Amino acid sequence: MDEEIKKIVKELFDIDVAPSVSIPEEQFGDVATNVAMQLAKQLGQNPRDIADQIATKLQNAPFVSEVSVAGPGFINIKLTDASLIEQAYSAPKKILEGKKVLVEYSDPNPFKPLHAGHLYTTLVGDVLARLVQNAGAETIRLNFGGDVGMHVGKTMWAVVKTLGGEDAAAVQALPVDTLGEWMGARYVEGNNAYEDDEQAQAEIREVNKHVYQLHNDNDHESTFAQIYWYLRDQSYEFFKKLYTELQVVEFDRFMPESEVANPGLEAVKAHIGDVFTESEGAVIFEGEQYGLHTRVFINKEGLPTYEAKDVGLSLTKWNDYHFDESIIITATEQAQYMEVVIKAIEQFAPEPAHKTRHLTHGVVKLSGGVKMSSRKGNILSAFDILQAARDAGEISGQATQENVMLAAVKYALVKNRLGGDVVYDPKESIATEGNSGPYLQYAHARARSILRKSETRNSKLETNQKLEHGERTLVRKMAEYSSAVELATRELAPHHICTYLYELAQTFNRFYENNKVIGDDREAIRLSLVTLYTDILKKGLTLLGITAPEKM
RNA sequence: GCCCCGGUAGCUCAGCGGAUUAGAGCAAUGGGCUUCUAUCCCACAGGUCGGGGGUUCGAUUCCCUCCCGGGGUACCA
Repeated sequence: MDEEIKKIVKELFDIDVAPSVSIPEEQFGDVATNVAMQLAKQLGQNPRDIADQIATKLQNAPFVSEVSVAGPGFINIKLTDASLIEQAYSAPKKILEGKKVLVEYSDPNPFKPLHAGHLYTTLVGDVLARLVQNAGAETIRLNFGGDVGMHVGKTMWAVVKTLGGEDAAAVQALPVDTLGEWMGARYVEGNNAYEDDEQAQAEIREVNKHVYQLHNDNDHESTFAQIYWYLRDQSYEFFKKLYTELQVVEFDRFMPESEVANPGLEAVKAHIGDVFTESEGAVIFEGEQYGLHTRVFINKEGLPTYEAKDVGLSLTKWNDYHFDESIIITATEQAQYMEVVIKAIEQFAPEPAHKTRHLTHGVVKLSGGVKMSSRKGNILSAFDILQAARDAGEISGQATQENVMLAAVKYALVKNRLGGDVVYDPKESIATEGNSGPYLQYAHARARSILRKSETRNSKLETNQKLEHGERTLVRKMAEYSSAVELATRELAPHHICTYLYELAQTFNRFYENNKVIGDDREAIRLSLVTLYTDILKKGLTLLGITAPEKM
């Protein structure tokens, strides 16, 4: 459509425009454009006159059935049924065909509790990766994680203290299914001690160094190393179990910090003087020159901070994949931090820096305002969210099926625009009424049951088929699928898919209410529409990582 | 202090340069099942789009400023 308008404007006025087109309310037409207003100033003409000229030309376009000019110069276009049908059957454009795209998300830290935020990035990241893959990109899913660093020092310090010494056998004897919580509790102890007790702080710093040393020496033998590797492996097992439970696509690669710490350290050291500077015994990047914060990349102990590790991560990604685009999604609290890191990298490796896109998401809160204290360690965990959804399902009736529970959680977390905080309401998320995952699942199951019951043979709709009003409304909505997916992909904004699918399901449910399928004169035609609808709904849900059940 | 993100109906959120009624859902009120799954649908109600300026033919949308909430601001991640 916009191509056609562009062509006409070029012919009429010899101007290149990117016309903004939108989908108006159905009563006005199928497509609307305000291109006449865009041009009015440039041409020094009345927008209404410009609109009339364009409208006249547009009238002759093959896919247009009616054109009208409204208000100050809006052009409302009604499309032919044939073009709507064709559009409804068309797949989204492969806008990333031939591109190699890295998507980094989830990023849980071994030795630390898995909080609700990890669940959020895991699910949103999974959808983002599905979107870029669906758009034709060679997609590589990466998972970064801190298996070295201060938090590990804190946990390991408390572990040794709790065990009353370096006792590998004692750690291995701990019950495996509660080991995650056990480590979480140790992290909290270590963290509190670090803040309150200078003696402990010094000890923790030593433990931290010890952990780095262990990696450099490739030490798997010492008792300390045995404890470390056991807990690290168990952490990763635990994460993998969660991913399986969540039914997210498998990661292509885990990139623990220990792997990228040294490359990062070396890169930073190699650029002391031209990019980084030494200050108070540390190595910093003076972000202030660029209106950003100044940050420490190597601390005075000579250890890489998270900054240097992120440098190492970026360079490793670049060297190993030579990507066209690298997407990273983390919490908003890292937004300005990441800007500094990328700016620093840009100074000596501009290409990967320019091709990196950092997305951020807000905090997940449980509605009802449960008080959380990170100090006590009663943070909202990933499992709390899942359990809250299950519990809410129990209340409203039969035991919640796992795939409905997942649909509820995934949809609730993805339906909001990225950036703001999410208030998770378990009851609302699991309800089959309202804008929820289960509503869409039910909408799918309901439509599928029509197809099961009909004995008429079902075929693709002919484009020359004349549509009745209710049918046309449904087709018109189905025709929007591709542009919704393209928009979500281009903007890396998965919530657009949710908004669209919900509108689609509502449109269908209205159609279902007013139009009989089985036994109607138009059964064959309507069956084709229902088939197309269930296909689109299922494809959309699949992009969200949500199952489309046959029955509910 | 400076910087980033947010503030749209009672609640949770879409919309982020356009008109004709600023849209949904939940909650509230009133309807619709002998009929393809009523886990659904319909109706009605609910808004100085945080305040104030500005740009524009036109601002919830762009710019400035202030207020409120969250986050960041050198050796945590």
